[in-house]
Amino acid sequence: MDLGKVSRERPVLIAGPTASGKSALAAEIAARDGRLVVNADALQVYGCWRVLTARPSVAEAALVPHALYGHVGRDQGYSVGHWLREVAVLLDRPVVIVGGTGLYFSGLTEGLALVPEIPAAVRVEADVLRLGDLEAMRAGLDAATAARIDLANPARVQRAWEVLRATGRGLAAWQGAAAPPLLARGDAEALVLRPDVPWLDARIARRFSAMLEGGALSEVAAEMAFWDPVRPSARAIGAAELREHLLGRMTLAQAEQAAGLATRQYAKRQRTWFRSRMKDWAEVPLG
RNA sequence: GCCCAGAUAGCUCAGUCGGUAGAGCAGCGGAUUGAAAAUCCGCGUGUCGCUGGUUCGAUUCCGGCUCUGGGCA
Repeated sequence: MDLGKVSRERPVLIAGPTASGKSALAAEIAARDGRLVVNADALQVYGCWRVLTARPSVAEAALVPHALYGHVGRDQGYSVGHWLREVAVLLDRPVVIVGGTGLYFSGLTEGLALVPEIPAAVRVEADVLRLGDLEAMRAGLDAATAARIDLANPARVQRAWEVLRATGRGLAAWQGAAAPPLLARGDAEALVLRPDVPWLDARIARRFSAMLEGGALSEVAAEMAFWDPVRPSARAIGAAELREHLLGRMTLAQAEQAAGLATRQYAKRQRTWFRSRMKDWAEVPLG
């Protein structure tokens, strides 16, 4: 794309699907303007995955400064809230924020309700209840929240339940109190990468092969001793699949196929988000 | 060569006691306010292998053929 049109002053936001080449684009803009590259990807924050999440390499990170990559432990939780708090202190310098997590971008430019962090004990209690009696969990919600969330979605129901349980106030009430965005959409140069689907699918396949050549298997092997499927860090696409292979339950070809499928499905969800939630972002067609 | 079992949606299969058919997966569309690379919702016409016969009517019953498994020689 033509970088000449991209602002040299305003913060730059680059949202793009997985494997679209957005990191390289961000690094290029950062190098041009002396910006800091800030990660907006939910999985690239985890230290245990570099190859598997296609995090910028050590060499790439040496060329331009990068922030919020690989700084979170495998056993730690992380979420939009953590991310926004970390981004907030970086906005006093020139940045290019790049990633594929739509929720993080909308939290940044549209604001997020200031709900206090949920205590670990409440999360544990909620996990048990969700698996045991989701109906009771639904019934326990306040009316305003029940009317607002997707009651068929266990993840949403649990979140709403946790908020009410931990704060005594319904999620809808929290969300009703508007929190100002950290960075208003109008104050940033916002770009969405919109690659041609077959082009992206081919890149996804190629990239997974490259990951294998780049040591993805040993990265997963090194995590086997710490593996816990319920942790957010365990959701990196390819981790569970390669683990199955290392355990002898899948051939490498099957694991590769499964990971490729999961990645394509993920890219599709990103497309839907970008299409519907980033209508006022500048589209950058690729492929 | 003979015998048996299959042949139905992109894939794996179910089903129709004869009235032209439906699940899972894939795919497509959508949602998305702290686990989001997550989670959830919606969308199913396809020469029912080909060809004769019986029948008002065949994907379904009968015959032949083709292909694929398995068995016997």
